[in-house]
Amino acid sequence: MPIRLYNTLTRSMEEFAMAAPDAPVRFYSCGPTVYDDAHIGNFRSFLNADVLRRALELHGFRVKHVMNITDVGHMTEDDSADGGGEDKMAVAGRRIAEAKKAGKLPAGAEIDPTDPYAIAEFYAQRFLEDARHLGLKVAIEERTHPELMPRPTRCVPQMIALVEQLVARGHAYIAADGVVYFSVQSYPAYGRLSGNTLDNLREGEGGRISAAHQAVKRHPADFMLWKPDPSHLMRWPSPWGEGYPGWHLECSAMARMLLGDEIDLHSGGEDNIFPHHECEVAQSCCASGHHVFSRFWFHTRHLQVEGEKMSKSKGNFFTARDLFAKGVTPAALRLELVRTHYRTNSNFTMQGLRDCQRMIDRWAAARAALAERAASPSPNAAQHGPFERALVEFKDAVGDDLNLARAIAALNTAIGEEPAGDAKAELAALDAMDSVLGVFERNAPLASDAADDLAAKVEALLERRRAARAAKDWAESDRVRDELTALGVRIKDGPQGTTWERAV
RNA sequence: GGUCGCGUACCCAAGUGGCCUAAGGGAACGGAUUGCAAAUCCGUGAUUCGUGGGUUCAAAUCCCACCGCGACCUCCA
Repeated sequence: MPIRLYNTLTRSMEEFAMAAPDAPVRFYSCGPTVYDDAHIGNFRSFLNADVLRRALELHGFRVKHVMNITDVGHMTEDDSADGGGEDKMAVAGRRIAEAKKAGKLPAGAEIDPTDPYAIAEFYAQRFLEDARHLGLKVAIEERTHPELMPRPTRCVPQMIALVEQLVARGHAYIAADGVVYFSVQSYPAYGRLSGNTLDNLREGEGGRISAAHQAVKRHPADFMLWKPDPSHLMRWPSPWGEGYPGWHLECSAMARMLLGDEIDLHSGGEDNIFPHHECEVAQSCCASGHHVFSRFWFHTRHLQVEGEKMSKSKGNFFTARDLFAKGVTPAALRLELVRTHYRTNSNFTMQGLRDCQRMIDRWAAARAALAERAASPSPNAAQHGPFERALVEFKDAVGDDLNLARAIAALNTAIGEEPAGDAKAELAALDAMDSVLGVFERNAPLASDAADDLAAKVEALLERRRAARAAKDWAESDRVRDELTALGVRIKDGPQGTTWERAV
């Protein structure tokens, strides 16, 4: 069964295939920067890359997935990509110092706000925690294969080598200000990925580019590869003086180091298309002499929240951890972030999160029923059951440029049908679908002190209610239930007693 | 200003020329169940696809215009 993907590079749908069928797919994803906690918009992009990887695996490919964790302090305002403004790691350090003073630093965090490496490591670990909760496979693999999530600060020699090669091949030059720039005019294919050809770029120049920086460059679109700056927070020795790398460089260098000069797939958010990925292509192709850097480019569109652009000032800005703390299960957040097609703007809503949770709970109930049926020897059914049939449609939908909405519909349809077929095979089919959705393993709220406190309170109230119900004191029973509702708890009376969950 | 994408029921969302008098989920409503709820199960739900034109035997699907939203061009997933 073929898998078709939209390729940003060709702006068309293409069948994804490998030259050698048993070779692993070389897949590079632009990962997070670690100046702060990743927000749900970041995670939509990372999780879509994860779904793509899982979809490829469902279709029989082996995938070597690499995702970088950017720990170099890039600049807050990158005037014409020359490095201006303030180091973001320094900004993060100041924020941490303030939080420390206010006593608002997260429990157990001992961190020196003046040490950029410590700041980066602090947020990198928090990212990995969030990512593993959400089932990002590459973050789970990182535990045993840390090289799959490389840090640019540990790959500076590879970046320097790349720049040297670009200079030697005449694709880069050292300007009067000592900065090493990539010469976009030396690469005729510049603009192929984004559509921002040099001609088009000239149109949009108007007034935004500072004359001082432009003066030393051969072309306004030339971008920085290495900037000598002995006062920079994070700096390394180089043939061009102590300084720091340009912000496109790390991905080219690390993709090459871990996957080779030519890769099969590269992903990122839509905003990465230009300039970041355009510049990566230019650097990588010019350094390697190959015509192709990545065969396929996969870009996820941005996320909105409750119909609006997510922003801190609107109060609709969420990190994954914010939501986990409210009792949102990682499974529900994962599904809400990936169920909308990756090439359309998705609208994240609290209601959507609830919808997802209900769907997942129904799937989990179906799985439990199947597991029970599979445990006892059942008459072997010759016919395929609903889940085995759904898997065929599911796989086809997933292979259709990751049409998860259609795939999920196939699963839901199976849920509504009469159980039939061999229970073991049915269970295997359901689990195969979950190998892409990735929800069964993480369908529980995260443990926390606050959650424990709530649980204790709820148990006490439930005990009171049990006593009232035993005495048929319905008024008291309902009063207690109202109290529970006020705590954000929903209860369920069943034959096995009363269960409860946090209403999200 | 330039380039590109999108607009389907109360909400999320599939469908991109005839199988569409439009999947799937949620909400709502009616019923079963329950001390009452919740959960569960059964049922109801767009003659219509942003608006106005056009092409076609046939359009949600193609073309044009307008309106609305978004992205990129500039740090951003």
